[in-house]
Amino acid sequence: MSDKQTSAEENILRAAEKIFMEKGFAGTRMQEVADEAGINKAMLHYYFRSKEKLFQVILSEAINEISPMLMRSLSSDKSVLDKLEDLVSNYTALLLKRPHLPLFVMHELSQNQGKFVADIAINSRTQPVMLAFFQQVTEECAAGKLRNIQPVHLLLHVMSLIVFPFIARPMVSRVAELPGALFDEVLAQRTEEVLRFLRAGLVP
Amino acid sequence: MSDKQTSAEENILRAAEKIFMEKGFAGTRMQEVADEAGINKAMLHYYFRSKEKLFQVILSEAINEISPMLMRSLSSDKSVLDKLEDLVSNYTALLLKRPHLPLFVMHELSQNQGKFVADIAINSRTQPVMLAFFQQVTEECAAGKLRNIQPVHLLLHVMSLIVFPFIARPMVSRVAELPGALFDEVLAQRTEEVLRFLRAGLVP
DNA sequence: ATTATCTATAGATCTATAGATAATGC
DNA sequence: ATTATCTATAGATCTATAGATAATGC
Repeated sequence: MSDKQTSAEENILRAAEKIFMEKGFAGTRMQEVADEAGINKAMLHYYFRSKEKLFQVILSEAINEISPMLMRSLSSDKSVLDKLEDLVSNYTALLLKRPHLPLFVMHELSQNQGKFVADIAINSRTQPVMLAFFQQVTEECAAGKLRNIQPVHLLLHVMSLIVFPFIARPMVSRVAELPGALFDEVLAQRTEEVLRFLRAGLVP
Repeated sequence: MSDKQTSAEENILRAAEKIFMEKGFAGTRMQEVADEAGINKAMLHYYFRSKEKLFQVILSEAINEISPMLMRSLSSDKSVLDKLEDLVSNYTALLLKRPHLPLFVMHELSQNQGKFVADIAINSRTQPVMLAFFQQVTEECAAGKLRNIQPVHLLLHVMSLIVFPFIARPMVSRVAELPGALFDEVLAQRTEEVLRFLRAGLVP
């Protein structure tokens, strides 16, 4: 039984993840999640009580796929450049596997300002890790190991270079009239290209 | 009469723009648009026939705020670096005024793959302008005026650096626990910071 | 005894339209 | 005569639950 149990619950979660990621909260129908999971619609409410509760689980999972890796990369004992290289290669690898992740999270965070997010555990270590990293950037700049740059903007630069192309995929296919498959090859080159560009811009 | 007429239609468009941008297509209720416009719900259908048709007008407007500026910047007769500087300062200025634009367009493009977009005029000049720009990048690299870089990735770099921070605003406020107003100051510095970083990475 | 599943439906929305009425232009 | 506006409601969804039934564990 416990096998079927977890399997049913897990089925629902994976189905919900797929549909919510494709259509967002408002665009998702419980019937569609049920169909995707191959179960009855009533079972969704049996296991997760409501659409909002089910969604919150999915959104939390998504955020937990993103946030810890950022913390891990920034809190190692490497140099700034090495930390950023970790960040770029880890994130790009993640996004190649889960391309819908960033657009989903950002859209839903922007829609439901704190509605669902209130209960999502914000890791309390976030802020100290960030501040320590900013401090390290300032120090390495002063020591002449990096070109002068404001720490916040450096982090924004790196995250932008990694994440944006995945968010922009549908728009690029449209504006540049580039077939999706061709753009996927470009995405696969991002790690290398971003790292090269970062080094060019940061190493004095 | 013609004054009231255009004013009613324009009222609806501005209301629809606001609500659609905040909530997306699926999250928008016609009642809410009507309330925002200060008119009767039935009037929406009188003027725009259906929710989908109204949405399509708004999405087209949004795309037309984005695409032409890209084309204009890239098809001037300046150097690559000067073109990119135009791009960065023009786009950042636009996004400071209209911060919801990119997330709205990208989310809806990704949701409704070609559903609404089919009829949106894709400027046929897009592809030649792009190709010409890519050509110019290759030439300037060969001439030693730019560090070696693949044209597609250069354009992705620049667009990423400009657009992403605006898309990420809600997430940054959350993850970094940074008040929105404080992040707006950071956004206002982007033009300058991005330009500096670009020059460092591109000028040999 | 408890947990899982299904059928049926309540109750709430939401888009869209029909049809009446008022305002405007010729 | 045409255009604009309002009231009322049809018809379609959608979330959620009540209540019956089957499966499982003790």
